[in-house]
Amino acid sequence: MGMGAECHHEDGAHPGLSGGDLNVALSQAEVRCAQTQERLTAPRRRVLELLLEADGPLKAYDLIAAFGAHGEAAKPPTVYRALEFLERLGFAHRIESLNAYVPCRIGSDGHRAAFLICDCCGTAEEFEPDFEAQFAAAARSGYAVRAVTLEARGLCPACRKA
Amino acid sequence: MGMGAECHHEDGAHPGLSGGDLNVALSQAEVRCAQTQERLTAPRRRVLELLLEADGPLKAYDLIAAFGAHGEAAKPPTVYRALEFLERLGFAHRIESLNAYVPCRIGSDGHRAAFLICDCCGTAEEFEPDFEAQFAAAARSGYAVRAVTLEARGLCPACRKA
DNA sequence: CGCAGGGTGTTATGAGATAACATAACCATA
DNA sequence: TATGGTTATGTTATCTCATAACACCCTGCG
Repeated sequence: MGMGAECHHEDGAHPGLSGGDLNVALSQAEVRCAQTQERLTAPRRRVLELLLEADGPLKAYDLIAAFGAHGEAAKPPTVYRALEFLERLGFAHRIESLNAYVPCRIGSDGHRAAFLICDCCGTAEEFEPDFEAQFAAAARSGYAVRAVTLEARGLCPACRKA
Repeated sequence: MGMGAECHHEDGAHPGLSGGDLNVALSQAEVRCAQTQERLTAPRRRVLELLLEADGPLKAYDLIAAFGAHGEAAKPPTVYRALEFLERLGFAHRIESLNAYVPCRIGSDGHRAAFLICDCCGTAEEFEPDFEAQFAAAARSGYAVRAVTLEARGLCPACRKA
């Protein structure tokens, strides 16, 4: 399950949460939902939990397969709807070039996400890009930018050395 | 066929080539292939032609449907292979957030492509981004960036006004 | 010639995502 | 607490996007 595993390296960057860390993260999500009158319902919470537990980006059908507590799969719309919600609230991001999803690793709200993706071990490191300069020209010529996807593919430090 | 048409505006930015302009563009592609020992075979040339003729990004299955001269469709692998070739040589780009393809509008070779995509009229304006600052930090920490996807979604000047 | 490599044709299937409709939970307010 | 609007879920079916696998062909070259 999950991505990566194309090389012998550990999925170093984000080992996936468990136990207390996981509960803390889920509770924080509950709080943020409560603040905005949104509901972290069971399927939404379950999908977020799966994303947080994972070591790297997960495909939608990984989530569908892992959804049930005892090995039963979910129906696709269940998971896609939950992902839509999680993306809308900034709890998760879709990585276009992988057709995969990650939990948001950046605390700040309403940020713009960008990723450094390792083609060897499959990890996706989130960072907060600075687009001011990039789109200043576009804005001047009348473009209204609403959302930006920035994904860099390459090798992470660990895989590069090997 | 094609994308866009979600609003009443013209697909202003790139009206699609025809006649002499189209032939010139195809000939230039021939030349660049010859220089690198690559072959612009019939299906490859045909897919490039369809991309150049279009007013905006085309889906793979748009290309498949339009491939035959008399309305017959191509088989999917025919078009996907041609697209793979055209991308490899920089004659075309895939737009991840649309699952669609455009001909390269920038002359320079080996450039990095980025797009301003209008969610209203569907046009995709290509530009050459400057990532130096963006990935300087990544490079310093040992990341080796090989390819970058940058796609901005929003409204083009024309659609914004309406 | 003969064969190696790259390209194409074809069938089939895998992977990713959504439409449409019925049912149920939430919650404001009369 | 009934009523009705809104939001979310369950379920079936289907749609879109993309590739595996294998046979055949063409082209260049020893």
